[in-house]
Amino acid sequence: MEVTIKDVAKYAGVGIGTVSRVINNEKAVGEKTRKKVLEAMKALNYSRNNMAFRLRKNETRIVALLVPIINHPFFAKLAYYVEDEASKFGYSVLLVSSQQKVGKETEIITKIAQREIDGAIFVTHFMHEEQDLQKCPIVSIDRRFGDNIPYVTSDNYQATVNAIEYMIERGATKIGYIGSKPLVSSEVSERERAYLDVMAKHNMPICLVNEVIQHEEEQAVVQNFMQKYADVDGVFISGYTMSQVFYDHVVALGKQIPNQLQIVSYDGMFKQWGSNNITSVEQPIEEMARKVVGLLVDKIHGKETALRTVLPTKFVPGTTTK
Amino acid sequence: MEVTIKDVAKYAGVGIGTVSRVINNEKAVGEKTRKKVLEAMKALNYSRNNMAFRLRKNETRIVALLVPIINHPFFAKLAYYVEDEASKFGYSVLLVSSQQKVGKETEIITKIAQREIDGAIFVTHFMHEEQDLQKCPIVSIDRRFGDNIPYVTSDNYQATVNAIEYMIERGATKIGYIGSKPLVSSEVSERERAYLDVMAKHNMPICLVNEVIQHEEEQAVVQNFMQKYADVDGVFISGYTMSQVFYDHVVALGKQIPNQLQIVSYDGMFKQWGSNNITSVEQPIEEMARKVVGLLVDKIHGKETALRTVLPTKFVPGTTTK
DNA sequence: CTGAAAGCGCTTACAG
DNA sequence: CTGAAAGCGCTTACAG
Repeated sequence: MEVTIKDVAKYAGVGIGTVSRVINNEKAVGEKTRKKVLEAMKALNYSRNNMAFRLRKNETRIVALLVPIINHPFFAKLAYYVEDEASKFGYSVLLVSSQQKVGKETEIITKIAQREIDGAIFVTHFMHEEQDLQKCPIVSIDRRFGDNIPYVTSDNYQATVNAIEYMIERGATKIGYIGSKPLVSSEVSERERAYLDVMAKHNMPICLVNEVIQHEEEQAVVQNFMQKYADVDGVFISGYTMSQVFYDHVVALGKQIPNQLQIVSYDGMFKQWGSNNITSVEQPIEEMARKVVGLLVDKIHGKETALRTVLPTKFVPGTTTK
Repeated sequence: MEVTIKDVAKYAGVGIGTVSRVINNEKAVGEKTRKKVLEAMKALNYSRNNMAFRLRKNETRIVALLVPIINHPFFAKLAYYVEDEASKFGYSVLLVSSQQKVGKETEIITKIAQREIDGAIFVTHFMHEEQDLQKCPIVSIDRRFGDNIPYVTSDNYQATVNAIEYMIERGATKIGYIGSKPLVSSEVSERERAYLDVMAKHNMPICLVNEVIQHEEEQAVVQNFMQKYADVDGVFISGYTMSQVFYDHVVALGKQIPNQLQIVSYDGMFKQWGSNNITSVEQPIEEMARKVVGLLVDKIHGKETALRTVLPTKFVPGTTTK
């Protein structure tokens, strides 16, 4: 039914190896022969069966991208750039939402073992130093899990220090921190460490929420925080969703932003329109995506890569700081 | 290097066909033999090479989902459910953002021809009745393109009629319509038709924007509209992003919602938190996703399917109507 | 420069 | 119930 290399060979009156050579653009083919084959291919409307090709080459040219949830500006943007970069290397990308279930991770490991994909990018994970994980071509963002999984991150610590100092310079005297504690070892924890260090340095009180926050619990967390620390005049928020929820909440509370209360968020700027642009530390999503794809491709091809790559953030003043 | 079916056969002391039979859980295998093979598989840590499997079966078990842009609540949700449903049928999904470029569509057609994927779901498209398109296992949402591409849609016409009548019942006398004209034949056009019909029936003036609106032009469109039709007391908006932009704009203008101005949006409810819940016509995204996957799987397997499937929307009153 | 053959790792009639 | 063999559609040494 489908036209194969054999049909083309017969039509062109040449051997099947020769057809393969012109398909793959090898030089060692006579000009006349090449022409004949090309014509045959066009006449028969041939296109290569990549299943066969890949079996021979033992590469699927597919990688998976595992994100916690796709309906989130950070991950959506990341997915876009990952796909764009991957396609430059000839890879397609399988997008998987983990929805915080560990099952998806093992699914991906299985897919690698079964040669359905060549490797994967884990933006989140529960698993740790499992044997089978460490051997797979896997790379990550922010998460450190084991010495064999290279990852890309942003300068969480310094950026947070700078952001908090920024509020202090503008008069903040009681600064809070709201963030979700990562379930696993993650560079995101550096943000909390930075907060604590700055508070210590300035002898300021600790007003901290840093529990494990599930999706859709944000509202309650924020409410709690503002009840407990009603008089904060500055808040650092780790994460986009939380910052949106927080902003809506304190506005509803009648707080004057930024005069009564300054806000800085890690990951804030995703709205193109609107007036409430939260001052934020912007991660270089595009660069992170491209870098992480590069790492993965290197790893798939057995090259050595750096374990940790740090990319610089950008501080973007908005309307929530003085 | 990798352990193959041959290694397992040798280890278990059986033929390779027998190993294949136990892998595929065929009954015609002796209990003892099965056990031996199972043990060998475990001992060698065997997993099947699906590239070979698929070449044999001539199916990739991969489908593509083409969306205009992934960073949008509607498409993100859709992607999630499509993936979920597809995995039930044993399919993985390749997510592709078209970013409004026709190139991505031809890329997908090529991938089908090259047997990289078995089929695709187009949520948008530019191409029309091209030969090669019509023959491929492709299904769609909202878009009609040709008699061989089944699609799923929601009851755009009736839902819009109901939504507008809803505002009229609540006192609206001058109602506007804002929507982006689809570039191709789409069920979305039914919304405009419904608007015009209702206006005609009630002898009300037409206040319409229905041009082709590019991404990030929303702000300008909204501004224009409100300048031209400053005194509307009701607006029907087609699309989530536009409704958000519109809402922010009229609030900034000082309009009292809903007393001075009522708003209903097609696709509105994606914010879990926050106070400005726009009254909206909610599409059954999950059902649409599952249905469209079902159609695709049927089409891949050569079954006949309905050309058009209409799923019911839900009207969700929010704070923007009386 | 070119063809015939082996082989990638599977499945599946075909015999027995 | 089970093994040996053919074949899925390619690529790639190996000869010539």
